[in-house]
Amino acid sequence: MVSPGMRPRKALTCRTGESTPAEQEVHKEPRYPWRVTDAPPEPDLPEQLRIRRQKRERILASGGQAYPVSLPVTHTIGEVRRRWGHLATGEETADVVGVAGRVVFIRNTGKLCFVTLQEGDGTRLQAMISLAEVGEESLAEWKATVDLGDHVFVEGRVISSRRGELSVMATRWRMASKALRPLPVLHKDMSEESRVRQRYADLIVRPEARDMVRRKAATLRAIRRTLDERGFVEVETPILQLVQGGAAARPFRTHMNAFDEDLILRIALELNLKKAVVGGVDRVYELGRNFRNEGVDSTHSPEFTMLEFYEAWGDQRSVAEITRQIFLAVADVFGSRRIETPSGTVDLDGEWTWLPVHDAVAKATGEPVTVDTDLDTLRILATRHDVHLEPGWSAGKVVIALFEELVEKDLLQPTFVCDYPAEAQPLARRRSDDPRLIEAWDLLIAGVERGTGFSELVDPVVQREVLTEQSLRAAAGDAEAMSLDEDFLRALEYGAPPMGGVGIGIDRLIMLFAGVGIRETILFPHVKPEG
RNA sequence: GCGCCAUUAGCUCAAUUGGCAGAGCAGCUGACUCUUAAUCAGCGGGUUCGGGGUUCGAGUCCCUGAUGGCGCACCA
Repeated sequence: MVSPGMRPRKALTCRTGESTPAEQEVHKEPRYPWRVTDAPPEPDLPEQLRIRRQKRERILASGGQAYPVSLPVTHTIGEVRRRWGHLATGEETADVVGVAGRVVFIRNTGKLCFVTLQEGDGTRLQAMISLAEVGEESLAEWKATVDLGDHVFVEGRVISSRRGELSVMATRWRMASKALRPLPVLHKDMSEESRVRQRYADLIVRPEARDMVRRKAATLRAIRRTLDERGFVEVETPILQLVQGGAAARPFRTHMNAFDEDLILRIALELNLKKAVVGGVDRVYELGRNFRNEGVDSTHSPEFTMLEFYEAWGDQRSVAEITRQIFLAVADVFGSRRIETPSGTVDLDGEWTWLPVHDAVAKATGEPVTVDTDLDTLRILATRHDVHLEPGWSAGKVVIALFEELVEKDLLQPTFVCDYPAEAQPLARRRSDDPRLIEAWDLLIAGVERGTGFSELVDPVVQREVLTEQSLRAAAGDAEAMSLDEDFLRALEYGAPPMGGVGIGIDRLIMLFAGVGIRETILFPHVKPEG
């Protein structure tokens, strides 16, 4: 948490109607003559916005400040709660504090006003403005100018009210920042759309929104700690790239004036990280933004955070274990290694099983399915289980279709699905003992893919063949349109050590633990402009 | 891309069969020195998402556009 007093400790006058000598000097000569303090408020503004603007002007016109540079804050609200939270009902102290926060509740009686101040993480503290302590003028000023949503500074003694509420009994108060727009109601959630479009307001009124920001930060810390402790080095690689690579997705396009080159925003981290491994950054990771110019729904965002890490001298098995450690570290951030999901309880402390795709399909169909099973037999199986196939699919593709339809949704507990047919991942390394299968896994938890890991392909000749073929297919056979990352292939030709690699979508990771849609995990998700 | 539903006060939502556009919170005025979403009395606040049409009359019906949600399709 942030330390108490924002900065200055010099005493300032609290009543907005008064000024310190320094302030008076400022107001002798209007320092900002262009400041329009007495222009009529826009006439078509809603009533409540108009009134708050008038209040702001009144503060300025009387020589006060609606937005002072600094205030003599001595403690955060959280610090006051921690240090004086033990006070018995009605107990008073002589300890004087200066606190500030946003007004979230206000209860004004004739000569005694109560206000609830909230600081950023949602911690609240009551302040009391009493006629006996602040005087008639300051009390009247309070009632006339302070609204819900304003930031207010209060200085006074820490006491417990007669009803046992920890409070600051003000000896003076000051406007810290006048809000011109009323707060959304605190007792009802904002509509889903408003929450996303005005996250700043959502954060003020909804605890879950505040928690999400901090939990995401804690999640990123936990991931970094897990990797750092194992000797991984965090790097940052270019987001703007000349050639897309590392995944199959439609990119965003832009242009670089200095080179007069068209660039794309990266769709994956992979290629640059592997180049780093070639250069000797043996354990490397990047945690950063990828961009994919595709559909947007409750599980897809055009801009999302991805973790990729690569371990030289590792393989799909070793990186699977690191992946498990990462998930456990994140679970601890959320406070439990058991996750309640719509389809059941996931126990991360249980065994993380390995499941070859063909075994899974054999079990689901009750038929002996292996990599040797021929296409006709598989097609019959598919028909029997109402699995839709496209003409021209190979045996491997049919097996994957059967797996996705019959098995995937039911894999509740963490499962590394492995031994995929080679058609599934043309870029992956093939198993040396059976080239029809690849050295890769998908991690499934609660029926959804959560990450994917590989024993990486490092043979530069095979890599070139595979990339060329894929690129040609992407360019629909047009060799001119083919884009190959020659720099990546050159790097591999210098020799890459054997390595394992993993990719994990961080927003989806948080969706799993928090049980929310992707737009709730992203602070400011992209939305279409308002009409 | 297709279909269904929604859009009303600052916020969250009502409004019967096409018949004076409402509530809670918030706001304004007043009362109240221990309140807890304070309470009490009174008062304001609307381009009913935009545009067009039907009708004596449209928040409501029709056409069209925008934004959002859900489902399907597509992509991975």
